[in-house]
Amino acid sequence: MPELPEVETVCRGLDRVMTGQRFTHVQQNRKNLRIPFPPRLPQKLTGQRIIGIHRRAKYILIDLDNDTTLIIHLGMSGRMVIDPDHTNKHDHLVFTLSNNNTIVFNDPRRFGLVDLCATADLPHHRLFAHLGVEPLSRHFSARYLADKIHNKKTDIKTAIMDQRVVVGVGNIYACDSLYLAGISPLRPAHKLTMPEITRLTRIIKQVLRKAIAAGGSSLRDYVQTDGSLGYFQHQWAVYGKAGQKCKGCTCADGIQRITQGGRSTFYCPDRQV
DNA sequence: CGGGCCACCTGGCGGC
DNA sequence: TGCCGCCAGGTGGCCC
Repeated sequence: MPELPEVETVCRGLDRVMTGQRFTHVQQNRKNLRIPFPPRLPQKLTGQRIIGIHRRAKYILIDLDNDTTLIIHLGMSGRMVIDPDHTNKHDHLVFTLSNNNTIVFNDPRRFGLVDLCATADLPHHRLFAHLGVEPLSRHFSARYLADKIHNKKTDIKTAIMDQRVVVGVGNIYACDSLYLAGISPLRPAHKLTMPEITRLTRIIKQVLRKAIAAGGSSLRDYVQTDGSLGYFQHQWAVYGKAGQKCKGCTCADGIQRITQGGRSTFYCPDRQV
């Protein structure tokens, strides 16, 4: 479920409850998610103080005061929930903190993952070494994107979802960004003009920033009433709207749903050329 | 190495 | 009510 804005909002919620606290108890309910849990994870975490929470791509990074970082990826269905009961079927990891909060990592599909890494070694971790630039950083510029895609034969939608190019842009924000930029998702990446690349770069940043702002403003302290951190209602421009007219559209058949690289793409053939 | 495709899982939904 | 097929927002790995 989560793309960059959701993960960013989850991080801000976690920061509120976790930073400065110690793990007083850690309960692990199975041996693996997408990859095995690190050996003796509960023992390694218990007693450690959390000194900060960050995000890189769609990874949550929890820095501990022994120069270790706890890495959490939410996959498709992962959630972090403040839940003293932690009796849900897919509560895989239960953290008890020194402020008596109970934080649960719940993930029905188990596409998420958890790992531990020396903080200084994070850039070389196998999950991070190949990652492209952060879309909200100044490194993600039109010139950078042009350089990355000028010889790419794949379609532009697949290209902007490629985490080696730019991180954090998932299926929903790829669809919406291309719609707002007026660029067809089917266009070969290397055929985009420089003005189009400039427009797309700017719109990706804008779309992600707006979504993060929406998360911040729609949640009190980033917590839902059910205790889940960071998720919020959002309006998409085209995502999931097959058959509906996009805003002010003149086309006959409305928003189309097609498949690209095995994923659903939603777009308006009239507005996106 | 680039690109295409698959696998990893469970749950929710619509249709019959 | 129940069963079935289809769909889901991510990503690493494999094969050509």
